[in-house]
Amino acid sequence: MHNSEIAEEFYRLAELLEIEGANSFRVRAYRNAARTIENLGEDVARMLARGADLTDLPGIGKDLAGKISKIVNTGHFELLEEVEHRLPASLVELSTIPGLGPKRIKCLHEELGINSPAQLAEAIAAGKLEELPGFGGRLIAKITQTLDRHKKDQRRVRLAAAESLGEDLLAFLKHAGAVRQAEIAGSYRRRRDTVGDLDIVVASDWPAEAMARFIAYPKVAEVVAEGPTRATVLLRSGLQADLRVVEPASYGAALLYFTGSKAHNIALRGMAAKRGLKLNEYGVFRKRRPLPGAATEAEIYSLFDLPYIEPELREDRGEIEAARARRLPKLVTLDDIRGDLHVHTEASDGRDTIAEIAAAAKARGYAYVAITDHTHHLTVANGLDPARLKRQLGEIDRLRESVHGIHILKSAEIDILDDGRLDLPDDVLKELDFAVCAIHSQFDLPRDKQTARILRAMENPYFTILAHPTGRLINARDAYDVDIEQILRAAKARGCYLEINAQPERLDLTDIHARLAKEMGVKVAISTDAHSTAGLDYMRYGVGQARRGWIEAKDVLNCRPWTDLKRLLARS
DNA sequence: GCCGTTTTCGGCCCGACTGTTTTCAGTCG
Repeated sequence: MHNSEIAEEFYRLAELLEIEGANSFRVRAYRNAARTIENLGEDVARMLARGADLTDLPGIGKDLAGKISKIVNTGHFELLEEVEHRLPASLVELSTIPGLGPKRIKCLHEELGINSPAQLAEAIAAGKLEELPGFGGRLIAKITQTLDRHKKDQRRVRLAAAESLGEDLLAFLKHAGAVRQAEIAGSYRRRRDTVGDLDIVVASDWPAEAMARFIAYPKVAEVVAEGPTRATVLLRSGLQADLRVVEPASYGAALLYFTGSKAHNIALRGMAAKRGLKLNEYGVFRKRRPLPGAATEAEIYSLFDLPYIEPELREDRGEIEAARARRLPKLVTLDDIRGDLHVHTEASDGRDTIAEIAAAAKARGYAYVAITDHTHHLTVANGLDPARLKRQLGEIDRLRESVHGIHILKSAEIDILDDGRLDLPDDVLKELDFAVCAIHSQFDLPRDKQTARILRAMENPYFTILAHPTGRLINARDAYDVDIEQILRAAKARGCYLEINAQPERLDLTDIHARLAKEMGVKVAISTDAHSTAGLDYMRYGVGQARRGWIEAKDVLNCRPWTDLKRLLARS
């Protein structure tokens, strides 16, 4: 069983225990443990195998360590099974419906025997809910609406989609005279790969006007909640947007609060409490008196003797401890990027010519760009066979004569075949500056076979970078089952690298795997996989994901000048 | 159920909004 599955079971248990009315701190303890497990880079099973002590992990004590090792060893989670014996597991689905928390779910279950969204819909249709205490007409109407909409997708949206929706709304807000400062906080600001809703923080001396402006945004489909300082709307796209208006003096505290993550905030508030202080969205307080010098996020951190912590790090994954020890990473920025190592042209499935790509890369201030068209196994992408690739290499030679100020690198995105061989013979591979290698077929191999396939490919001395290492497409296709840790170990031993693919629907390596790569000393390439000149702009998403993985410029291949890079790409 | 420079017990983040209530519980972030 893998970390995400174990975490999932702990989350389910917490949910069910909460419905049963268990001690809320015990419930929280299970949730904290779930979060710790899903944030681990290394498989917990492997940690146990090498004799690691799980109680060293935050939020995991003797009891939970025992439970986890039993789950790993037996595949069974006894406590969860016991609870699911008492309560139907499907109750967990009800908790995803807004307005239904543990208390009301318990009431539905005990009074009406409702255990699932479908049963809930039936009971509403039969008019049974109105008899229950705490279920008024408006709540029932809201639930009905959600149940109707539930069939429609209300998943988290990809960061790029949230960006176009959010920046438009933000620009609209900033046009109002009453809005002094405004920013999109939340997971958007932390650059998570997906965003559940837009959390917007506004500083204003006239909150009512700022609020009115928000509600008046033309793309608002529905006002879900509205108070004097806080409102929630549903945009026509289906994405939810929350607005919070504060006085300018509270802007830093509000931004900190609404950027989260929740876990980061809780950790900060715990620190505040230990110093006899209180931190909330309005500022830092001793007793009821606001402390001066808490107007910005940086000032608030410094009140706790911490340096500024970048939003991408605020996940309570050790950043507070690192800040305290003055060991925060100096995160890579878009400005550090000196080139793009994965770009397609019209020769395979891209849109533009090599010359156009080179000019666009140069315009972005890059020192180099690699041409990486698909190879012939990927026929759907018009992949290049050795003869066509050789012609392309000749074209690059000619362009190198005429195009100055940027190095055009010879490469290809080479298919890793089903048996782990590469899709080009060695005598062609040796003509390339380096090789980007990737899986585009047989996604559903079992974990050991898929891993062995990639390891075999890496044995080829011309293999340089593993592109989109898990093959996931966010909201469309799951990652293939592969042991990234083992691949990283092999990459370290053989001098290979892994890619952080900047396409908004890919973004793999994920943040957690990127951090694991860094910890294991494997450098990464942040590459756009662009299929047009415009696609080069996806770099910012890749950089965001890298930053979430604690990656610094020194960890990134394409932050190096070409002479350095050349040395790193050469395998002995 | 976890945790500890207020340490082995007694804490555990905190405030806004809704709806149903008639002073507040439940939910949410």
